[in-house]
Amino acid sequence: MPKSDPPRPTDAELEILKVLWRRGPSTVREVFKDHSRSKDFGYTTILKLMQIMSEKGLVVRDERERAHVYKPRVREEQTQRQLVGDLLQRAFDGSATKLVMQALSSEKASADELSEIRKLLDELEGGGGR
Amino acid sequence: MPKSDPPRPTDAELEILKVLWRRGPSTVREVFKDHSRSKDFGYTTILKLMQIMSEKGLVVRDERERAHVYKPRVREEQTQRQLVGDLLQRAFDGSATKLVMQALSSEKASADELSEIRKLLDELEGGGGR
DNA sequence: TATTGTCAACGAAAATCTTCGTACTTCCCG
DNA sequence: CGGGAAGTACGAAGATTTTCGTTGACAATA
Repeated sequence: MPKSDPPRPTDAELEILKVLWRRGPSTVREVFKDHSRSKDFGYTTILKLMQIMSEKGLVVRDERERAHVYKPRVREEQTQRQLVGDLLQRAFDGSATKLVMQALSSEKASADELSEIRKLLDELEGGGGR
Repeated sequence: MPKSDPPRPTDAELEILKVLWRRGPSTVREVFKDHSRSKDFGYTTILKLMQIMSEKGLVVRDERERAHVYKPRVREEQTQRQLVGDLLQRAFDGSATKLVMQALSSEKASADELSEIRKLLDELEGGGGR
């Protein structure tokens, strides 16, 4: 009965969430089929993970049908923000600048990406630094 | 004797690394003193963690003195890059743009920070995308 | 030499995460 | 009604992470 914010998902849990975000509400079998194209987990492994995620409040389960339907409890962007914010505190002492710099230098960003980020900067700056 | 890159540090390990990066090479007791101001771990907990980190190759141990001296094996920026790159793959499908956007919107960045990022963009773009 | 304090090593417990095997339930089809 | 197929639930094992208690080595000193 976790009413509050769900905890940070583990690596395996995040992979399942990604399937759910992409597919929308799904049964265990659907996630299994989808997910097993890349990784190699057994059906019951996925099932157990999703049961635990339900206990933790990471997903919501609809038991009306025989094959229960799971859906994410929070949106992808929200989880991404949680993970970034978490890393920001844990590894960067809250300095978003340092994090962004490492992100841009660790992966080569395409020219398109760079100009998109530039646009974002314009918005943040122009929008009146708040 | 791990010759290759050290693994991703866990949460507790990262906290110890941060102390080492800040203080420079230190003994277990020094890390314990420093760290226990905020968190509340026992001395042997820190010791054990640092021993494990040594096995994993996250730190290097100098045993010449009775009180062994530990120092980080990799620089802070390198670990930060590792963590960001890891998150990038795990949660953002490698899209640095999305990550940067979440980072900037999750924490308010100051005008100074924004202009610093803009400068970085100039470098990356001007430097001949490569 | 006996005492006291500092330190690393060892082992183990507790918690969490990951992975499945097995069993029980339900539904459909003959 | 009697299977088989498709589901979930249960429990447990292995791996990893986090936490300490205990022990033994060593060093300074009284």
